Amino acid sequence: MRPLGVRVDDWLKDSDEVGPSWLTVDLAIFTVRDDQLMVLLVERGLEPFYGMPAMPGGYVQKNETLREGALRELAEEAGIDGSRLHLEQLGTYADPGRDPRGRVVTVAYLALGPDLPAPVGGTDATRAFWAPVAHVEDGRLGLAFDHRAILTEALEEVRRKLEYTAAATAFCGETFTLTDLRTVYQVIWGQQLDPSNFRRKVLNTTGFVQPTGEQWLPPTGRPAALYRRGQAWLLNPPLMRAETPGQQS
Amino acid sequence: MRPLGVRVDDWLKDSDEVGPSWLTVDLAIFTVRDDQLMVLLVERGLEPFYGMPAMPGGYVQKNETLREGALRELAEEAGIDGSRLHLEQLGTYADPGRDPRGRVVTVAYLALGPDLPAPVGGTDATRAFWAPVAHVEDGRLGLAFDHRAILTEALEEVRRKLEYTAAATAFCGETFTLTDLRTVYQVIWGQQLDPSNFRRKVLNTTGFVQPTGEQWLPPTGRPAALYRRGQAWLLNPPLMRAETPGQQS
DNA sequence: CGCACTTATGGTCGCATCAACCATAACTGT
DNA sequence: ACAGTTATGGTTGATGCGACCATAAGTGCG
Repeated sequence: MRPLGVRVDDWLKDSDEVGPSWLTVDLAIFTVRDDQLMVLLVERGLEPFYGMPAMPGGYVQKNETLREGALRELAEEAGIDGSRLHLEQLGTYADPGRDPRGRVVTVAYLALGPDLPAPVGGTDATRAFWAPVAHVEDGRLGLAFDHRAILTEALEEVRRKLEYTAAATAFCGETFTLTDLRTVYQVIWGQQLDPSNFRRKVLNTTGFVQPTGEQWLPPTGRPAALYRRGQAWLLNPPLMRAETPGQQS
Repeated sequence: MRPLGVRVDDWLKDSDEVGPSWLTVDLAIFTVRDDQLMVLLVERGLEPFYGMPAMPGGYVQKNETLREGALRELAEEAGIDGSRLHLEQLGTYADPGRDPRGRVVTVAYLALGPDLPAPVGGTDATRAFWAPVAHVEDGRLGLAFDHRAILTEALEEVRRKLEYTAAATAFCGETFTLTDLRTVYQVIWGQQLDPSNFRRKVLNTTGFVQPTGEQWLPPTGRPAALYRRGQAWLLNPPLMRAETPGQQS
C-alpha cells in the first residue's frame, strides 16, 4: 500500500524534485440535531488508521471534478444525496507526511445540511454516524490523519459564515420558523439570542428569508409563520454575535 | 509533455478509475501602485501557453509544503522575497481538462504586499511585471490556463477581506499614515471615503492600527501621524463599504 | 511677514440601528 | 376560565454613522 511501482519518465527537466501525488477529497458535513452541532464521521474500513473515526472522503477519479468526487464519496460512504446540501471548498492539505502512503493531497469540503436521515455505512467505511463536534473538540474522540485540524478550521469557518452569509438557512429544511433559524445560531454560537431582536434583524435584512404564508402549529404555544430562504447569500449588514468578553485578537 | 510512462501497480482495487496527478501552486499577488490595483504576472517561458501572461507558479517539490512551494516559486519567477507578505490559500482548481498535460491540480494562493520592487524575470518565466487588474478584468489582457477565473475569485476575496479583516494594512509598508490606508480602500473599492469618518472608524476599532508617535512630512500640507498595524486581524465591527445602488443578490 | 494653498485632524448634528425590556396574541391542556 | 407556552410587536435609551463644518499645521510665494 505504498506508491511503489510508480515511474515518472522525463517528465520535467528538474523532475528529480517533483513526483506524482494522489488526490482525495474529505468532507466536513455539519448538521444541527438535538440542540447540538454534529459532524458526520465514518469508521475507516481500510488501512491506514483502520477502525478509527474519520471524515468521509476518498480518491478523486480520473474524469471527475472535485465537487463530483465529493458528492460521490458522500453517497458511497454515508448513503447521503448531497445535491441538495450547501457544498463549499474549505482548503487543501498537502503537507508531506500527512499521509503515510506518500504525497496525498486532500481538498476539504464544507457541507451544511438540515437534520439528515441516519447515515448508513457503505463500501469503504464500515459505519457512518453523527458525532457531536464537542466530543472532537475536547479530544474525547480522536480522528485519523490530520482530520482534527481540518475540522477545527471548518468550525471556525462555519461560525464566521453565520455572521456574514445566510448559511444558517442551510441547516434548516425547505421551510422553517424563525425560532428554528434562531436555534441554529444559538447552538453554533453557544449563546442565547433575544427572539424579538433576532426577528427584527432577520426580517430587516432584505433577501434573507421569504414568508411562505403558511403556519406551523407547535405542540404548545402560538402558531409560527413559516419562511423559506431568500435569494440573498451575503448579508448586509452582517448578523454579528456579541463579542464574548475576554476575547482578544 | 504528456504523462505517459507512468504506471500505477496494484494501487487500489478500483485503480482503473484513479490516476496520479501533478501538484502546482499559482500565486495571485496584489499591490497598490499609482492609485491602481496591480497583479503580478509573468510571461510564460515554457509550453503550454508559451509567451502568454500567467500568474507566477509551478510544481510543488516532493518534500515541500504548499506554502514553501509558493514562496520558492515567487522567488524563482519574480525575484520577490515573500516571507514578509500576507500569504493565504484561496482555492484549489482541479477540473479535468484545465491543463492540456493531464490532471494538474493547482492550489491558488493570495498574497498582498506593499508597493514592491520592480520584479525581475527568473528561470521559467522570461519576464515578470505588474499589470493593472482592470486590464485583465475587461479582457484587454488574456491569461493562460484558467488564470482569469482564478484572478476573478481572488479579486472578490480581496474586496471582501478589506471589509472584515485588517488586510488593507498588508498593502502598506511597515508604517503608514491614515491617508495611505484610506487610499488602499478607495483604490480597491473604487469609491471615495470621507477622511474624517474613516479616521474615526479605524481608530475606534481596537487593535486595527497602533500609533508609532512619529510623523510624516508630506511635500505639502499638515504632517500626518504614522501608524503600524495592530494585533487584530478580524475587525469588529467590520468596515462596510456603502452598498452600490442597484446591486442585487 | 502675511497670505493662499494643501492636507490632517477634530467636532457637531440628525438619523438609523440596536439591545434590553415590556406587552400582547394565539395556541394547548386542565 | 385560567395557567402555561411560544410567537410577535412596540418602546426607549444609548450607540454608531454619514454628511458637513471648523481648525491645525505644514508649504511656497509675494
